[in-house]
Amino acid sequence: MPRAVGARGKVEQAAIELFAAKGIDGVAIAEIAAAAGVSQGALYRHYPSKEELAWTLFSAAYLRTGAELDGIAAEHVALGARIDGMVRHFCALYDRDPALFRFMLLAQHGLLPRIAAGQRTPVDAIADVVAAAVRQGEIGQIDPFAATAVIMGILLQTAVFHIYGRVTGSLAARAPALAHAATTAVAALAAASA
Amino acid sequence: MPRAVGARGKVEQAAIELFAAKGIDGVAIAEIAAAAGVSQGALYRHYPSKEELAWTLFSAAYLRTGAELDGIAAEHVALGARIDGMVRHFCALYDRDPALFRFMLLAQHGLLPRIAAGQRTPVDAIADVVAAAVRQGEIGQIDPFAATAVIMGILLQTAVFHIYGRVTGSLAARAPALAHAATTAVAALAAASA
Amino acid sequence: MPRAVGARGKVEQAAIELFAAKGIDGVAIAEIAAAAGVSQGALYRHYPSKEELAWTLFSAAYLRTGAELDGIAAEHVALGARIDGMVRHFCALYDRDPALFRFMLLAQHGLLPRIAAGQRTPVDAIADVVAAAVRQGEIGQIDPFAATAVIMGILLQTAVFHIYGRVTGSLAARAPALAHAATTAVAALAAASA
Amino acid sequence: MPRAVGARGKVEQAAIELFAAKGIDGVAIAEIAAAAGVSQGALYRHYPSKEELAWTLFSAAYLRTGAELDGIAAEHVALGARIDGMVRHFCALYDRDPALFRFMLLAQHGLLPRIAAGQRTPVDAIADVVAAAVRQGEIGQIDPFAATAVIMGILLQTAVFHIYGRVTGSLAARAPALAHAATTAVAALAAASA
DNA sequence: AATGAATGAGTGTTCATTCAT
DNA sequence: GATGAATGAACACTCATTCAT
Repeated sequence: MPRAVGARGKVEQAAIELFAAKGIDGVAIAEIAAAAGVSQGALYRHYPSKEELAWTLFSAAYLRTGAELDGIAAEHVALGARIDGMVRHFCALYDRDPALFRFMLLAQHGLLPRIAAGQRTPVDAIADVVAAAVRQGEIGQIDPFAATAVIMGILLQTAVFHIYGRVTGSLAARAPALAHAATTAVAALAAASA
Repeated sequence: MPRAVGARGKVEQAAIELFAAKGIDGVAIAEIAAAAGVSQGALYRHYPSKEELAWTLFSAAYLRTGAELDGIAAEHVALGARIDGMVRHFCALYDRDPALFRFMLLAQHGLLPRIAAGQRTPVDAIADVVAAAVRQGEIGQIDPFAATAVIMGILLQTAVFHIYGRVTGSLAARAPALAHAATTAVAALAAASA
Repeated sequence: MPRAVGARGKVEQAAIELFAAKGIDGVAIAEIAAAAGVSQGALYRHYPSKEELAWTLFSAAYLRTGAELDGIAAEHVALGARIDGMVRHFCALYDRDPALFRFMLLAQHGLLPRIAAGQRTPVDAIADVVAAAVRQGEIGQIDPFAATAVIMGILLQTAVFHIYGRVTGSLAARAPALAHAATTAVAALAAASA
Repeated sequence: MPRAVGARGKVEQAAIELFAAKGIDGVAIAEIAAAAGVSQGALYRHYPSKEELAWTLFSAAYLRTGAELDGIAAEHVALGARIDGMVRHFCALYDRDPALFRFMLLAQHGLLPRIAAGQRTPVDAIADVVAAAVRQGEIGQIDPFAATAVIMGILLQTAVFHIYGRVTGSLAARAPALAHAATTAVAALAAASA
């Protein structure tokens, strides 16, 4: 058998796709190694365990997304523009790599608790945007996390429906409408919560 | 309906709680049997396999919820009232049995594909309510599933945030505001999608 | 394959013989299971791990031997008689079950540190006999453990030589001479240590 | 990467210490390489396998000890003097390098059978001294190996007790008493075996 | 000649499922 | 019928050894 080289990169893509398709527990290390074209042993040079492999992939993607959302928020001032930018980013992320997106959706249930307090997550990025809008008087008093749940829920559930074929086509095409719906919903939530 | 009496009931409750806490793959049959106070062998008298146990619990809860939402829709006429009723029902469901709710959230990723086409799911109940509203001219033309994603996303992500402690208190208290946000968001989505 | 019954007993003898022949690390669980005629899985119903299996077997044999030596010491009064009884017991033990003896010799290096302080080991039984003799004035002042090393060394090394074929025949036949040598050596050590 | 120099010596010391602490099977080649500051690959330039490394270290130390004991025996004539010299040598060896001593104690169980017949081992050196004494009429007729077991047992078990902390201080300080005990024990064994 | 990534056979362990009692 | 011991096919992981660089 020819000797494989550069296991690390090949493993990541294979692992994310398999995890997304079958869940972390549903994928055997042997499958990942086979899909990546490396030996099982080689995998362990780069990741100390399957659990750690999943965690590394999840936290990297999750925190990177958080940082990207922070960057997008910094480019705009108004709440509507900020939400619009973030929604577009999410949709583009989904369109570009649906497997990664699905992996994050699946993996969060087991791995979110391992995210250390103080890390910049997507939730924090969105919540901070809402909090800023409240401070600026753009919307009424509201718990930023309650509003974040609304924004993320609209986005994530649309992505879930796309995965199951309930909605089709690129999410990017839906981004403007989703952003508008999210912004409106947050304002409505703030009004109704008062 | 939930007859929490006898071996079968004890197994169901134990299984749902363990599945919700650790995922289906993360729970051993031995654990369920021990938690339910029955032998492993006895478990197989009622369910032919672990997969089938999980499937039975999931589909029963999922389809029952669909039927309940259908019933709520039938009690109201206006879109706003129907959404309000359904949101209240969801919130009450979560407050009453968070483990069951979390189990459904977790299990859907693996089990939703097994739901036969034509079954009345929560998704269908909500989508039909939206479709009726479109037919009645209450809101503009819109893909009912896209709207359903918005409604369910707002609800489910709020529940997820409650699970992780990002929002606290009973969801029932938040139901009116969530219903208002969902109704508004659907209208906004319809307007923006036109 | 016919279903095996009563794994526990069959496993013990097989494990001790294999451990004695190849060392604990040198024996695979599969070998033990095969030699015992049970499945690998059955083994784990009785012992939580290979390490624990070895430990259970070792500590049981080691502590039982300690108790037996205590019993023998109680049957005699004079140091010579006590040493004679204990040496005979050791030799009979070796003759009856050389594999168990060899297992104890091998396993002590890794497992002795796990013996909790305060347990009655063979070392303690012998050391107490020496200490009593010192108190009675039968021999001169001496560190009981230093004397115990002499007694045990004479015995154990003879057993080792028997294992390697350097000495042959039953050890029981050598017991009186070994006991005499041990008693004399202890007295000499006490005299020389003064 | 810094290129390792004098690899061989560093590997030997590291290997002996690790083997002594954890047993041959309990030490990974990677550990030895790391402790010695060389690469795993470099290790295989000097030793064809881990087994061979352990064997080389054991046989070298074991046969060297045999030769040293032969030399000591040649310096003396009387049995007592010879035993005294050999015991002192053993004790000094232990005091100087307890890890090497412990390694030999551990490794003998697996490696002694590989020592070719006719090699001069410590056992042979001592047995020859006893045989000469018998020939000279210094002690009664006795199997030289039985006597060697007594001498070595007294020594080795004392060393084992030192390893486990049952006896403390330098063994050299105990050498005269141990030599006296060993000489006396051999004479007693010869008398009792007659 | 030295490095360390890659290999792959083997290990201990788990667990859904079966079945004798 | 109920029990829980037994099964056996995975599985995650280790590690002595090889070899491209």
